[in-house]
Amino acid sequence: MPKSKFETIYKDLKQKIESLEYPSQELLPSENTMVEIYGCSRNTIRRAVSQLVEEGYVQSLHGKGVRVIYQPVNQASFSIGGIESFRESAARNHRETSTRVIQFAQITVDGHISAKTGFPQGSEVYYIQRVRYLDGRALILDINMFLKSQVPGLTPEIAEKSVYDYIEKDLGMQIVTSKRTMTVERTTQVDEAWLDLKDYNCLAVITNQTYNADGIMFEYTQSRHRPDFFCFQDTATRKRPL
Amino acid sequence: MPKSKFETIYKDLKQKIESLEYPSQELLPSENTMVEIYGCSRNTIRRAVSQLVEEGYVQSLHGKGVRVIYQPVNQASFSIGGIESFRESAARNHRETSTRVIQFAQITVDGHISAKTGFPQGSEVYYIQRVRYLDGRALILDINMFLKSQVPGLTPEIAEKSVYDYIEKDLGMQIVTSKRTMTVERTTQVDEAWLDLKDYNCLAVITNQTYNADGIMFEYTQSRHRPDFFCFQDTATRKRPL
DNA sequence: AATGCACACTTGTTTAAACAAGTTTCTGTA
DNA sequence: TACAGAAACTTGTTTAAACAAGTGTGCATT
Repeated sequence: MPKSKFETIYKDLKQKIESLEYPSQELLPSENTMVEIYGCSRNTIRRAVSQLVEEGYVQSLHGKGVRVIYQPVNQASFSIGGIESFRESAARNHRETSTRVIQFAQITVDGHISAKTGFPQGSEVYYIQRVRYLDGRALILDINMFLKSQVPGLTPEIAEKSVYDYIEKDLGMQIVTSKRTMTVERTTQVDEAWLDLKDYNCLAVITNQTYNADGIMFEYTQSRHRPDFFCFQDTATRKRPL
Repeated sequence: MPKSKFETIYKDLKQKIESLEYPSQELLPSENTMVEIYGCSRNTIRRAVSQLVEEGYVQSLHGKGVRVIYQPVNQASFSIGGIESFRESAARNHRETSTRVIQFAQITVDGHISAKTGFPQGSEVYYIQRVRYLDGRALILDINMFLKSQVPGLTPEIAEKSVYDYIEKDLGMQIVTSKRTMTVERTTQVDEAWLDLKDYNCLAVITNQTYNADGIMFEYTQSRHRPDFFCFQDTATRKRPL
């Protein structure tokens, strides 16, 4: 349940847009109208709407109104958005999944790893490699590093299920911000050993740095996806140059 | 020049963070302190800061303060962020560029193209294929479609220089929102014919749908990048599941 | 009929204030 | 000294109000 008013309104509007109650190319009710509808102040409405603008659901036109530009996406492949765990993504895409832990170790961050991951030199981390199966096919290779001081007590058994569940439910830690980088890289021997690659010689690679509510980067992850089951979506807004 | 107060403050803070005047892991001055510094209301400060939160520059910690989590990126490759033209990206990455138009046509959108691009069936569009050279190497193949009614008078000469300059400066149209999809696709015969592919058999593909200030989608673009010169960056925030 | 202008809309920016809730610090009591 | 609690911070949410600026309508004058 959303605790704040603006979030309730945001979700209501989002649902109405997705269900085409507010169809594409139409204008939303004006801010003052929505103030009447939801019984709140104009600022609260504006906050809800601005979130929809950020997500590319609507576009506000000065003096005219707020136009819906949402279009349902054709989810042919495994799509990614926001911060979510493998299991959450899979559920959203209605797919059967399983996970196999192929390496579980504890290492100390040296200079080389520190430069690559951003973990402070000398920190203790869990190093995990996992193969992700969708509908029986090995499609994703995950390489995780979790800061031991922030995620204590990690075991291969937890890694087999869901590390995020453990972090959020058992440890009660809040995940907040994630910085991502998307690249395309050559397949490695490890990729070839564990993944169903067909004849692809490249993989889509997403690198994650995840921060908790204390502002500490506790996770570094590299997810290596087979190209035909990978899709990444995003919305951007134009800033005037200079 | 930024016209609004919050934008001025946002840029000032951003600059101070990038120049490490506000170093990583430190807290920003408190909201009330910044109210004193900038001589404005707390709301205006909060709006500036919230933009930095969205961009992953800072993270706000309830009851504690706002922590800087900015880290300068190592720009080894051609990185992409926000909505910007090829020329703008290239300039930001300090690279020499040129463009070659290999196809320029006017077509009518049929059912198949409509489903793929989102243009209404029957609309007239310019269809352009361009090869982008960085430091003399053919690295990117751009396939553009521009709605003729919104971008009239397009010529191969303009396509050779900068379509965005033409749209913004000559036509005076404002570019606002862009929806992007990132995938990895097999190379095609066209790719092989025009790009320096080495032995890659995949390309990083960014698909764009761009909207103007009237809320009309006027551009559909597919940019096909050679993997080793491609990098896409992003920041996400976690929403509580459900 | 055509032009121009006022008016009624729309969203955009900024301020001020009050209260809620989380974290830190200090202080007084046991 | 140790602990509890109050006080003084921090950010988070919401309201109300005023004004700016862009868009469209309609009326009145020419």
